[in-house]
Amino acid sequence: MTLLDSIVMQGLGRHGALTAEEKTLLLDLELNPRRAAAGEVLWQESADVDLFCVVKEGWAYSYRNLGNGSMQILKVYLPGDIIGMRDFGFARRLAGVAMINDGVISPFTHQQLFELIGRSPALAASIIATVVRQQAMLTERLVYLGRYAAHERLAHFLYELYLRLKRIGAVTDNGFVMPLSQEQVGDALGLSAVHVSRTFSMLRDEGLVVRDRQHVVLPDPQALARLVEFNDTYIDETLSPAFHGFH
Amino acid sequence: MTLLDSIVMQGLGRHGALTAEEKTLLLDLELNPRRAAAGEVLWQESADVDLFCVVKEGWAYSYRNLGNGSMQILKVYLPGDIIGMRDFGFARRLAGVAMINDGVISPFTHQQLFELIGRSPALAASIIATVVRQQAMLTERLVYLGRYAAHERLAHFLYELYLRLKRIGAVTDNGFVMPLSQEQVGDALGLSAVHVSRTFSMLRDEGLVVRDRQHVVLPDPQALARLVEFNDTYIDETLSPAFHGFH
DNA sequence: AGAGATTCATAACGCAGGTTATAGACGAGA
DNA sequence: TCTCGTCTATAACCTGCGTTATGAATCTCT
Repeated sequence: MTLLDSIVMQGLGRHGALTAEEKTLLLDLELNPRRAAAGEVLWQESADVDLFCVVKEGWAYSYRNLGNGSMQILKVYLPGDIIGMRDFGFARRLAGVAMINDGVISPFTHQQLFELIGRSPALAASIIATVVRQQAMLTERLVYLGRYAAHERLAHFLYELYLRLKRIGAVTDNGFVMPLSQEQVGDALGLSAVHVSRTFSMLRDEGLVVRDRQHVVLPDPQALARLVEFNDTYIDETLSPAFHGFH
Repeated sequence: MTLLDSIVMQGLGRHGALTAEEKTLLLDLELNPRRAAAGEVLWQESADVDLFCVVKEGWAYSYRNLGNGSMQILKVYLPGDIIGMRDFGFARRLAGVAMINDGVISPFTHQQLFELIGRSPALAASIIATVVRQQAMLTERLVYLGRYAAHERLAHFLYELYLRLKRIGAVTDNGFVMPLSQEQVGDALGLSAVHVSRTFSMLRDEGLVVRDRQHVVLPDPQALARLVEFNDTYIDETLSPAFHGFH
């Protein structure tokens, strides 16, 4: 079992120990890895829902192309994340998904997910919890889009990435690689690329974010966390006691 | 079985016929109805997660109070909706919930939900689909907050309410009761109350929305739908074929 | 190594929407 | 019926962010 396998298992299995069968069901999700190039569209909006994907390497994002020509990025996926759960239960994709940089993904079928649900109530509950957690991240983003200024949105975005990357060991010395262009960051935060640039400069001048191309360093993560009053419930969530003993 | 019971069943049972046991499990969710007054807080942010609620009468909303003193309303709940699924899997509430007007709610426990999942894989899948559908509505809101102007946000908001209310038979002659104040609408759309008022006036001048206090009429719903390019996939969703025969 | 394409920084300008203020309309309670 | 509080409309003013533009830095391809 690789490190990344264990990340997926950590995600779905953190609500209790997994049985051997459950582990097998989870490993089956990662049987067919393949490379995916930067910019590759994994699926378009409105495409048929056939597959989900585990991200094993690289970053991806889900997005909506809007009638007015702009794009809204909904979520950034990091290694260990499952892409496509958003569409579970729908016949058609509600959002497109594209790779940000080169990576490796492992597709699995709707059918596999159903089997997993049927065979293990514990995993079914975990999947619900996973979907709910993603919803919580979306909610957090929504709150920031609705009620916070540009510098707070950007600070929050960077700090969330920082925490998620730290969880998977992709942060060293408070620094990490951030392969998104400023245009893409703008599409995630509901800002223009120009204003993202301005805002990066502002955060730099305040000593909160040092950035050199794709390399980002947060010299004082705590200061950033204070700025955005970061609510990390949804990342390191305290699981409901009701989950314990539910197997 | 009342009309409203059937609305809840419609929501959770629409992916196939329900067995007698499944119907019982669903009806059990509505055994303990009680009145709730306008403004009553059903639970606060960060409270322990103990209960979920079926809304039987009245409107409610979930919200986050922010550090900068403002509020973001996340979702408006109408009769037949289940409140609290957002928090499933968490030990603490991620958002508060309050009643908008007087109504009747029916609380049920975490435990009941777990039982339901354990007893019926079909209902478990339906619950996942329900959560996902709510996520889709949240996503739609997010897109509008990120990338659309005030009049488009408001038009979208009203049209979404119109569709949801029509589904439960609460629309007559293209009109419905909308118990939210303009301040609350602003909190939902990330706008100031003043600008909501301005925007209502604008939509009125264009003949798209007629409003008198709490009564809203959309003289030409189709025109409004065109304005917002309404994507109704998530309301009258085409269900994934994979659901059929999954019991 | 050179050419073209991206990406980024910064400036100048305009506008959508926030803020504050004021007054009228309506609703609840005595 | 009067009063007080809440809700709404509209105006005046201000600012944060979008837009457009320009040049520099960096990547890609050959």
